[in-house]
Amino acid sequence: MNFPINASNGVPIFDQIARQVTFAVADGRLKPGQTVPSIRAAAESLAVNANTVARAYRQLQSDGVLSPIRGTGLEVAKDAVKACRAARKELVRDRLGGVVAELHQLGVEPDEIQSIVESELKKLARSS
Amino acid sequence: MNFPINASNGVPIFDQIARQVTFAVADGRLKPGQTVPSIRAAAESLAVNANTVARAYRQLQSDGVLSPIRGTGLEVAKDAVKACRAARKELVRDRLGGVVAELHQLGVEPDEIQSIVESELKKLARSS
Amino acid sequence: MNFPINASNGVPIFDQIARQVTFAVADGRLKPGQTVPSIRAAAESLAVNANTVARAYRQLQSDGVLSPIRGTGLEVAKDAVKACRAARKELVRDRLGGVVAELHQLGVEPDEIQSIVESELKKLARSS
Amino acid sequence: MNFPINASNGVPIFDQIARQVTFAVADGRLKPGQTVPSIRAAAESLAVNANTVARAYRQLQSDGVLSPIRGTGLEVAKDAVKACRAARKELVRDRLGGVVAELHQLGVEPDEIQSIVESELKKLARSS
DNA sequence: GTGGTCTAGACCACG
DNA sequence: GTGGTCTAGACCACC
Repeated sequence: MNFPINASNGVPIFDQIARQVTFAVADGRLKPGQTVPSIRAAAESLAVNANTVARAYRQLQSDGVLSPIRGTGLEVAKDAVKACRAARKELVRDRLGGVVAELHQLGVEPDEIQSIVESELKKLARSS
Repeated sequence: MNFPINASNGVPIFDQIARQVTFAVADGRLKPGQTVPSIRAAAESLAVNANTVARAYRQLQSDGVLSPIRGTGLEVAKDAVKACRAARKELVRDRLGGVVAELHQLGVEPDEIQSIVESELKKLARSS
Repeated sequence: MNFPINASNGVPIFDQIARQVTFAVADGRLKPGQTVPSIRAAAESLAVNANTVARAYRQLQSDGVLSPIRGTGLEVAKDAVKACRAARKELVRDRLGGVVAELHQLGVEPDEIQSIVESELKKLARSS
Repeated sequence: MNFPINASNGVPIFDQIARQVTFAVADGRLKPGQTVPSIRAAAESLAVNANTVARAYRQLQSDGVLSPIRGTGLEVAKDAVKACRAARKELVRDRLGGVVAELHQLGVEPDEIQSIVESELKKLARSS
């Protein structure tokens, strides 16, 4: 549970947290039955307000990713992996599809889009 | 000035309008000296609040894309083309770069990103 | 949108609000396309914090009961009625079923349960 | 002292335990002077935290249902039966009355409530 | 004006 | 210790 929070991203913080958990479950970094850090602990380690983490966890509960253990904390639900993989896939498609459609509608050519994606990926590869 | 407005896009409506104008200038569909539709006319044809069009035009003025002609309306500024081409380029890079970076941070592999972009582009090509 | 809030009910306030809206839609007191009171207005009229109303409305959005109109407010979704009727039915069954099962498990006889329900209903009928 | 604990019931576990004891005394399944299982034994047989059992027993003591015997444990108090019968009655009325009032306030008709109670009771009768 | 997010801090019940 | 709810108030973007 250590990942960067980008506060000026447009993406709400609680959503970033929820996504990280979802993707971690999808990737097997978090396994069913494992407990996630407590709200307060996560809030401290992410330097974020506890309510923000609580909201992320609440959303994950309503998504069926986390389930509460009374008085103990929250654990990854047994059948969360499949849902997380689907959610991951859907998120990736939605984000990319949305931008691609937006640019397409603006008249940007497919070739241009692909070449820029490629160059952005290379840029990231270099910096990491 | 006929293009679809997507109200549930996340992208602000005024931004969609401003972009369409900017891209039209960059592509030569709108030429310097040409006048854009009046705020009211545009609002009606786009089925949008007039204030929203006004805000888009205001932003385009501050970007140097449009300039006012007293008592007549707004025309495309004479030196707007270069700025619009740059803006177009920057916008495309920003939008794609942002999403790519976001997904990369979530652990999505470059290959997956590129293949999905490709499939989304094909999907658009089919539907148009 | 005038209904009593029972703060010491065990039922969270935001849930009471969400239920009232859901039931109003199910009953036809709120119709699709109609806008609900603004968060701030509802908060004032219910003597409740605005965040609490916001949470109720947020939940209703994720349930598909409300949909946002940018800069204007929230309206009852077009296809909300069916979902609200189903939700109403499910809620009633859940609440009654839960208590009945709980009492049954504790050894209370069906006859006793029914007769008490009847007497409670009569009590309510008299007081209203 | 063998009954199921429902951890995802909304009803606190310690309350479930206390109720079971109270109802057993009211029904004569537990008689005054009889000792209840030790906290540890009960905790093990119910698969529950010992603190939880302790809390239930503590509440039962303050209700006058259990009384301590030095060095031995807890026994059912001699005059507990009457109190337990009253508590049983009150609990049943409270639980049913609360739900009925809640649904009534939401606009559910008495007939609907009664018919659903009936169907839920039948469902339970079939499954037992 | 509208909703949305975030922060801060208090209070409660449960284990 | 855990999560849950509620309040209060600030800031933002959009229409």
